Amino acid sequence: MQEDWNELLQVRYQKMKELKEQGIDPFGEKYTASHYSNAIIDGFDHLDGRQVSVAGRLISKRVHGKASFANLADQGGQIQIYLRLDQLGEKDYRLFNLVDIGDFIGVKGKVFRTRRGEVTIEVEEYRFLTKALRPLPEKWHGLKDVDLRYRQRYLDLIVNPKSRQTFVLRSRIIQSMRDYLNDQGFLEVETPVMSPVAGGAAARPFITYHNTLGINLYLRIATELHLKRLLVGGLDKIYEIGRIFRNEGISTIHNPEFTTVELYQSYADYEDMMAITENMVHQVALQVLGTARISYQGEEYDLTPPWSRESMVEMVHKVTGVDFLNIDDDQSARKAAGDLGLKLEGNPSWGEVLFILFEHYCEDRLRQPVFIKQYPLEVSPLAKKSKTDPRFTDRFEAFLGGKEIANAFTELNDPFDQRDRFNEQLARREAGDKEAHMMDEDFLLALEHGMPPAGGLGIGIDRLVMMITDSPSIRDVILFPTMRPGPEAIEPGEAAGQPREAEEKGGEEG
RNA sequence: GGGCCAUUAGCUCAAUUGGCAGAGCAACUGACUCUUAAUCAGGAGGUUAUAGGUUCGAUUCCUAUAUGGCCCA
Repeated sequence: MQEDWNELLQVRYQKMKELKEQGIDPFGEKYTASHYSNAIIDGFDHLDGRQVSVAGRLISKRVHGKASFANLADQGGQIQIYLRLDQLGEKDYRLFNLVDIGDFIGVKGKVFRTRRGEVTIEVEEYRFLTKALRPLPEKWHGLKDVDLRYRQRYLDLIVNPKSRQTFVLRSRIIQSMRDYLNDQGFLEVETPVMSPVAGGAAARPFITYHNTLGINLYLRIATELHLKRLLVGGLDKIYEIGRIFRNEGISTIHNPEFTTVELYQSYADYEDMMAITENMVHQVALQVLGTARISYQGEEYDLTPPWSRESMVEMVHKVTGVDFLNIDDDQSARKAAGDLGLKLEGNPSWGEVLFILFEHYCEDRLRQPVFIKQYPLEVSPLAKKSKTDPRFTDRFEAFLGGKEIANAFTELNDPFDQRDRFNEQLARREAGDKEAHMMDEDFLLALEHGMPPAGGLGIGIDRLVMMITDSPSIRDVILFPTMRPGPEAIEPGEAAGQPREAEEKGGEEG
């Protein structure tokens, strides 16, 4: 292995051995720091001349013979340190030659300000903490290779401050949502990731295999159906923030695993969900950005409630000139789409054609936050029919910057209607639609015990984080996005070479 | 799944019409006790993603593969 190492690694390896020879553990131990770097800089006025200690990674080094400057990075940011031969003594000062950029050290010393005004620690003693055998990417240009940024995110986080900031914001956004929902009296719950039936969304699932049960299980494609069972169980206001998995393509707005928040409120309806959506997103923006006006890829959006509301039929009418309220049957609907020059696959129904036209002609235009409501029945198998027009459901999706960020409806709690909807989905499934719902008898059993009228809402957290952090790709807001294994991952004895039982036993899906 | 583009030193990038593969940073040697993209001097570092092909000669042209990016379905 070591023969393959290039000169840069060999040099660091030699320094590691030298440290060992001097009795220093190159992969050392606990170090108790008194401050984070930013606390020292912010609190300089009362820390001036006082002794502090900091632990972190060396990210730059400027050696001037018998004195040296360097920068140490920790979670709070970074701070300059100053080492002098006459302060440290010959032995410890020379030892600093063995400390490379990338190594971790802990330093203790007095805080002062340099002539140029930078808050600095004059090191009185330091302890070696960890050797980095490989060099860091260049500090000035950072790490630009997107492949490396995703595969070796730790490097991206070390050298690209913007990336680091994005993930700090992501964490705060989720925290802020949790705070909002907890304040509103919602209870956070956890439901299964693995389940014998995958439902709650139109998507193909991943399959895995349980050895002792001897059965295939699906990774969840939504949290919906389990959360609604909890409404049956009398938990009236609940939410789950969790990872879901959909076995579909990868794009700038799709990752096979992503995070949603779904919440359900008994005795409420989709109008209440609209209020929660706009108020929660607004509050999150205020808390993490300090403003409701966000800038995304050069466009400005105002998240201040109330967001505008429009029905899908109105929107399609306005954009395409086709008024679906004046179209009565499937064939006329398909003809209207054909007249617009749209090629349809299969024989979509009236509601499906409406939905296709909406997606094709309207979605992209929805820049400012907006609720599009009254979704066609056929594409909404879990939503309650509209009282005014049973061709529609009381469902909405929220759009921002032309992208869907939320989906909500008045929940269907009629077990007869729900069974009919499942049966219709099953027919589609048998006709080859791999994204159609599976029958879920266990869920129907729950509905038959009585589910209170309720509103439910799901928000795609990744997309919301994209908007708030001005990130062009979903991969910029997911720490480790799904990637093909690189060549370095395929080593003898690694997972890539081992048999996968799920693959052997599975395969009945579809 | 289809189209287009990219892959050159550890990192960021050059390389004319097919004619000796280069720079900055990092690393190495030396000088330097307030620098901060430290500076100065010197030397080193390459299977040009991989495998083929065309050619006297390929980073450059062709084919396939791998990985990634963008667009489309």
